[in-house]
Amino acid sequence: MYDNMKIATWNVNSIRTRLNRVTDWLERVSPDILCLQELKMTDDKFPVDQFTSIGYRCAVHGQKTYNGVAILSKSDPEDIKKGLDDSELDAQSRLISAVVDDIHVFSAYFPNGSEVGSDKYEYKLKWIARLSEYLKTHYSPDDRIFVCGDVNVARDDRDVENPDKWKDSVLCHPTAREAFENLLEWGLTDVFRARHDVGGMYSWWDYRMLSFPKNDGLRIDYVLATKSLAEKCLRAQIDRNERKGNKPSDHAPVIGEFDF
DNA sequence: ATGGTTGCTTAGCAA
Repeated sequence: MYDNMKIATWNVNSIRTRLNRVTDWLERVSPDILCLQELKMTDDKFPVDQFTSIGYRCAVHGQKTYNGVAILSKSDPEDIKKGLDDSELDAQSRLISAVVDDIHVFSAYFPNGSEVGSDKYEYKLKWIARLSEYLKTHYSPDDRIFVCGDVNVARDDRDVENPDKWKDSVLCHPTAREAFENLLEWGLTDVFRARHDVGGMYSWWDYRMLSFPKNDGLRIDYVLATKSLAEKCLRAQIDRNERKGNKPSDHAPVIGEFDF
């Protein structure tokens, strides 16, 4: 189906504000699939036409003001599923999946968790466990699966410029890291880390306190893949340049390239 | 320790 396949993930922090930046990036980088998070927009307002006009189909699970995820793809997205489909009441649009060229693709926006010890943090830990359970129930690690998105967890200190400053935060706390590692242990590979041993490469910098100029960043956005896909990864990168310039998102896109 | 910035929505929350 592909000679060379490129999949990316990007928390855009409002697709309304970032639309031109995203379409410019799509035309320049030309990924086969782009997973988006934090649309902050309902489905009916999503700019489908602007993406179809440059060759991308859209699967959208939006929400007003908060959250919202989408999958853009050159091929038709089939069997679109939204949410975690468990018994939990869930008004938050944080997960969408589609089958694209016979590969299961997920765009996920993990809860941030606000502060350790808060209700939001408990929701975060529970949400990660629910996603693990969802995958176990409906899929096998032998399936061809990509889980892409803003995980809101930095796996280890290589993923944090200032570990001491962040060690007790919701992005680095041991309980959040443990929940994420449990998810990975089911059978997902962090393809960026599989290609880069050293730290110092980040996907998010706070808007505040000159974090980007000081490179006070964290790697919290991931392309995850089951083994059959991960072993075909040619390269993985973070497009740090997209954090620069006029009105950037606070996140940079993460890209994986695969030889199928 | 607090405040710093952005986006959505319209003063305050979430990140």
